[in-house]
This record gives sequence, C-alpha cells and structure tokens, in this order.
Amino acid sequence: MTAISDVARLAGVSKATASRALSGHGHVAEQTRLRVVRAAAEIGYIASPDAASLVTGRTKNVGVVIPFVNSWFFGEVLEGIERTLLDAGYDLTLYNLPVSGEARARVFDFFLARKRVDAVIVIAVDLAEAEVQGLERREKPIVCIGGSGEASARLSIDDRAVGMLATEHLLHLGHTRIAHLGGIGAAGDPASVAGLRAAGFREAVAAASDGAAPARDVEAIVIETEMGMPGGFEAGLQLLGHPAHRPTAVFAASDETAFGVIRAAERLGLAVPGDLSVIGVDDHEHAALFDLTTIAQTPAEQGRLAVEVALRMLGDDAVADPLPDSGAPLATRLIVRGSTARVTA
Amino acid sequence: MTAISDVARLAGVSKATASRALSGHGHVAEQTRLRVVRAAAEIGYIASPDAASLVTGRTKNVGVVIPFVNSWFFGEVLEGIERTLLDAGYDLTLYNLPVSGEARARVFDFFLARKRVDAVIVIAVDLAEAEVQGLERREKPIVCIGGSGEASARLSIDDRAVGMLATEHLLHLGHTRIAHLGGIGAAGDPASVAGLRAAGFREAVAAASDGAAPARDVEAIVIETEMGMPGGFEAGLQLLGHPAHRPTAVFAASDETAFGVIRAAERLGLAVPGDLSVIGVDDHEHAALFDLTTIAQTPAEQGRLAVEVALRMLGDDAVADPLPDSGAPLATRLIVRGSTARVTA
DNA sequence: GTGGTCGATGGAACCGGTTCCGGTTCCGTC
DNA sequence: GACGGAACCGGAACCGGTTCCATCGACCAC
Repeated sequence: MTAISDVARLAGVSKATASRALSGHGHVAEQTRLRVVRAAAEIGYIASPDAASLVTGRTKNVGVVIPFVNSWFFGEVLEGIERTLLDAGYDLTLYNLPVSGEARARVFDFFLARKRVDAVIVIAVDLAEAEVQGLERREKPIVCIGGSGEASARLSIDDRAVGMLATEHLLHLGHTRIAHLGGIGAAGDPASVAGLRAAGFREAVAAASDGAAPARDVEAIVIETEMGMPGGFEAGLQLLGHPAHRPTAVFAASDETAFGVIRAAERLGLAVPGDLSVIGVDDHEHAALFDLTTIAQTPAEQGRLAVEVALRMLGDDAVADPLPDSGAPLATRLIVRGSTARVTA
Repeated sequence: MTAISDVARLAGVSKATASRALSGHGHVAEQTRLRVVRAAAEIGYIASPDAASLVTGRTKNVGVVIPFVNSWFFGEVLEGIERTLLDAGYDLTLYNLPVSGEARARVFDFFLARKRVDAVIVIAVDLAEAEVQGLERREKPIVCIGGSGEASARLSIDDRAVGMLATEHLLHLGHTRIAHLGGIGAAGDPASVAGLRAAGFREAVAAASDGAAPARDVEAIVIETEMGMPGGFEAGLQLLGHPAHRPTAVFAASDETAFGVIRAAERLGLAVPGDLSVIGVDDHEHAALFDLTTIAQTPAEQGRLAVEVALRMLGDDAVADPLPDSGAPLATRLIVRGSTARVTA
C-alpha cells in the first residue's frame, strides 16, 4: 500500500536516496538517513521483498527439501534450520518430498526451478544427477545433510564409524550373538545410511572374529526393517520369539527402532539388559526415559550448520567468519546408559 | 535468465500475447497459443514468480505458524498442509514460532507483515489482538487450527466433549478413582485446550456423582504436566507411587503423555489394564503399539481442511466446491483398545 | 588557482511479468 | 451489403524497488 516513493516524498528526497538510506547500500548523509528512516516509520512503510528480489535476484529465502517431518530426527533438523534462518532474516520454504513419482518431479522441475529460493538444503535424500544439474544450471547452492548425490556441500556423520562404535561396545561387553536391525537398504545399497551402518557392524564383527586378542566366534545377523518404533517392535517379536537362537544383544540403527525392540522384549518377558542388551543411534529425546545406550548425534546442530554453509556460499555477511571444517564428518559419541550390560554367562 | 520477451520473440508475438498464452487469462487463438507454449518449452522458459506477484499482488505462497514441529500432532498437521498446498501449486513458508519474546514479534511484525504470503495458517497459537490486526490491516486471511484469538476462520475439535467422552468411558467401566493428566493450563486457563479438556473431565465426573442412575462417589484429581512422554512418565511415577490412594484409571490429555504413564506403571510393576486403565487423546501413530484406548482426531486431515478454507478465502479456483461445514467442530471418536478395562473389585 | 577525489544526491533505466486500452479482423444477422 | 460484437493481438503503462550515471559542492594537494 505504501511504497518507497511515498517515503521519499515525505522525507523530501529522491527514491534513489530513500532506497540507499533504508537498505544501507551506498553513501547517505547521516542527517538525511535519519529523516528517511523516520518518514518510513511514520507511515509504517514495509519494503516489498518481491520488488527487491526482482532486481537483485536475491530472495532471502531458502528451500528445504525433506522426506518427512514427522520423525524426531527430521523434526530436530528442521527446527535447527528454521531458527538459524530466521535469525539471519531468511524465509524457509518447505518441500516435503515424496520419495519418488510425479510429485517429486514437480518439486524439482517446477517449485525449485523458479527464482524463489537462493539456495536449497536437502535432508536425507538421494539426489539424481538430473535433479542436481537442474539446480546447478541456475546457480543455486545445494547443501545436503546425509543422503547422496553430487551436491555443492554435504554434511554427514560417519555412519560406518557409528556402526563400528556401537558394535564394538557390545563386543566389549562380551556379547557373541548380536543382531543388527538396520533400515531399508542395510543389506543391499552400500551407499545408503543403512548400508553404511550395517557395513560398520559387519566390519567390527569381522575384526573381533579374526582379530587380535581373544579371537571369538561371533554370530552376527542383519535384519532389514522399517525404521521407527513399530518396525522395531515387529522385528523384535520375530527375532526374540524363538528362545533357541536368541541373540543376547541388538544394535538398532535408530533409537526409535530400539524403543520398539525394548517393548518387544518386555512383552516377551525378557529383561533389559539382563536378558538382552540394546543399543541405538541418535540420542533421541526419549532415550533417557528408556535408559537407552546410544550413539549420539545432534540433528538440530546439523541443521544450524547447514544453514551457515549455505549462507556462506551465498556470500551473506550475516554469518560469522569461522568456517566449520566442512570436509570432516560431524561428531558422534557413545552414551552409555542402562540398556546394555555385560553378557551373563 | 530467459524472460517472457524471449519467448515472445521466438514465437513471433508480443509480450502481452505470450503472457496471455502462458497464463491462460484472456483470449488467444489456439494456434498461436501452441506456438508460444512450444517456444517456451524450447528455451526452457520458467516464469519468475516475483515479477508476477509484484504486479498481481498474489504470491501463491502461504505462511504457516507453528509452535514446534517436533511432536507427532504438529508434524501430522504440517504434512497435511504441505501436501495440500503443493497440490494447489502453492509454496509453504514455515515460521516456527517461539512462544513469546522478541523473536515472536519479529515473525509477526517483519516476516508476516511483508507481502510474501497470501494467507496465514496458525496452529495452536493464542493470538494477541495486535497480531491479528496487523495481518487484517493487510487483508491477509488467517486460518487457525486450535488455539485462540480473533481469526478469520478457526478449525477446532470440541475439547470439552473430548474430555467428557474419555471420562465417561472410564466411568462406564466402573472406575471411581480417576486422575486426569492435563497439559499446562488444565487447572487455570479455561480457554486453553488443556483447560477445556479438564473442564470436560470435571463435568463428566460431576454428572456421575450427582447423576441420574446409580449416583456414586467419584474421586477425581487433575494434575498439570508437560505434555509428552517424559512428562507423563514423571507424573505417572508420582501419582502411582503410593499404593494407598492410587487411582484405578488415568485420563491423559495426549497419547504421548499416556505412553509415559504406561511406562511408569510398568516400571512400578502395575499391570495395564489389570491394575490401571489408561486412556489418551490423538490416536497417535504408536497408539496401536501400546494397545492404547484413545479419542482419535485426525491432524493431517485438519491441515488439509485448513488449506482448503484458506484458498477458498483467497478465491482460488483450484479448490473444489463443497464447503466444509466450517462452523462445526471437527470429528473425534472413541477407539477402544486394550489399555482400559472394567475395574476389578 | 587548478585539478582531482570523494561524498551526497537526483534522474532514469531496468528487473520480468500483467493488464488496460485501442485497433483489426472475422463472423453472424438482418 | 452493412453493422454489431466478440475474438485476437500489440503498444505501453505499471508494480516497487535497486543501481548506473551524471551532477554538484567541498576539500585537499600541488
């Protein structure tokens, strides 16, 4: 309703000067700057971002592509991204990406292709080459958290190391019959998160069997299951149902899966950790409640970091100098709680 | 990079005709329309939404204000909104609103005040009068899901009825010592969701005590607790810790709280539903897993509906005709599972 | 005193669409 | 065959900012 020309008129300057005064670009005498600012405040002037982005080509808006929001990990990442963008004065446009199909194509070919976002943050999505190229042709930085594909930048934990760390913890406790409940792709796709964690699991087991000190025979089994509590519960019932060859420890690829396993064990009358040790990954909000040993990662922090990397690529001044060591994998650490214990002979 | 003038030149028409052909407004001969469309496809033309919204005043973008994303209910609502907006060709700009403070003011005064969104969907937020007026002055429709304040439209379940329904279920089963674990505000603020559910609880209890048929003495207690599993767990331990006056049934104001109570009961060696009946609200994704009796509501559906109402207020053609009966409260229903049973004498 | 630099400012072009206004052309009707 | 109206299309204005370029004065160095 009120345009910058109104402000200019009221302040008795030209549009050009008003623009400079309000945006801070170029030289304006302090005195006239004040006049302009006061005039703007007086008539409640608010700049139109559309007009600005039309000419500058910058939208102050970042697209976030995420496969689902309703899971603890993704929710945390999203919150971390949101907070950081808001602080930097950016908008966040959300694209809840269907795994595949026509809707997915629409997101990339239509929504992201337009000039509405300056950069794209992609979470746990395996990007196709065409999808990446479409964005690169328009010179939009892509920052990925997890997932795969040729992005401009990628933040990732070392999932293979996570698998090894969790497994070694169980091995150290003397377990020799261990099951790994991995996500879809644990058995097959070695590039996926699930595959990497499973690989770490197998590697640790192999090292223990061949291995240095007291080489032992370790029975290891990998089961693919839907991540999340129901998946863990179902898998747990199956896995623990037959007393004959029941494992003494389970490494679940996510805490939510681990919760499901714990419930399944309880349902079957098994004590945790007396009869079964369970370790997860994430350090979920409820991990303490389930007294769950886990490999912690910090999704909200990952979101924050992704934003900083993206803004830096855009050359935005708002972000502080210290570059995060962008090549290195993100930190994870073992948190020992009460769900794992030394195996009872 | 490629503008509509390029398309026009290639197709041998004016900018005006090219615009009409591509947007579908106004009359264009089918033959020339095809020429334009083909030309556009040939050079990979994609319209700039900024330029369009600058002149039309419409952004095809809806702002969503939500207090947190990382909870099942809110995640579901958000997914429902996202899907529906995407289908209608709208973008979704997310504002994760801090409950109060300077950041909240920024969202309303800066982010939402600009011309970036056509409408605002607000979830479970109590809007201040000034916040509403700021948006109304700019003629932006506000659609609320839950929460309070003078919005243009509001979708809500009948929380008082929910409280009564849940409580009556427990009363019918013969329980006479019942605790209600409500959210913050259950005791105080009667306009809040927590307050309304608590009011329904009290009302049902009162009706049973005075009431018609076999008037009974019912002991009822209301406890305020943080919603969510940890809150329910803590409250459960406290509530159930003293065998002396332990309730035989708990009405938890959310399923997540109920999960916490169930875990607390199990921790204390109490059987559900043998020693304790538990009922929740939401029909959470995991309710079946916990075999939880609950009052179901459908957050994703509520999100979808909110979008339809908003688009209709914007006069968007994309939405189908049948008006949802917007005054009426949204549907809820009792789902009986195994966590509630007749009280054992 | 002269030339040069820098700060302050205004005029005007421009970003990329949409839409008003007016002019042709075409068709149906009397 | 004349006429009215609708379809079709182009020119130009416009949305609301940003920024290039030119102008002007002040100040400094020589």
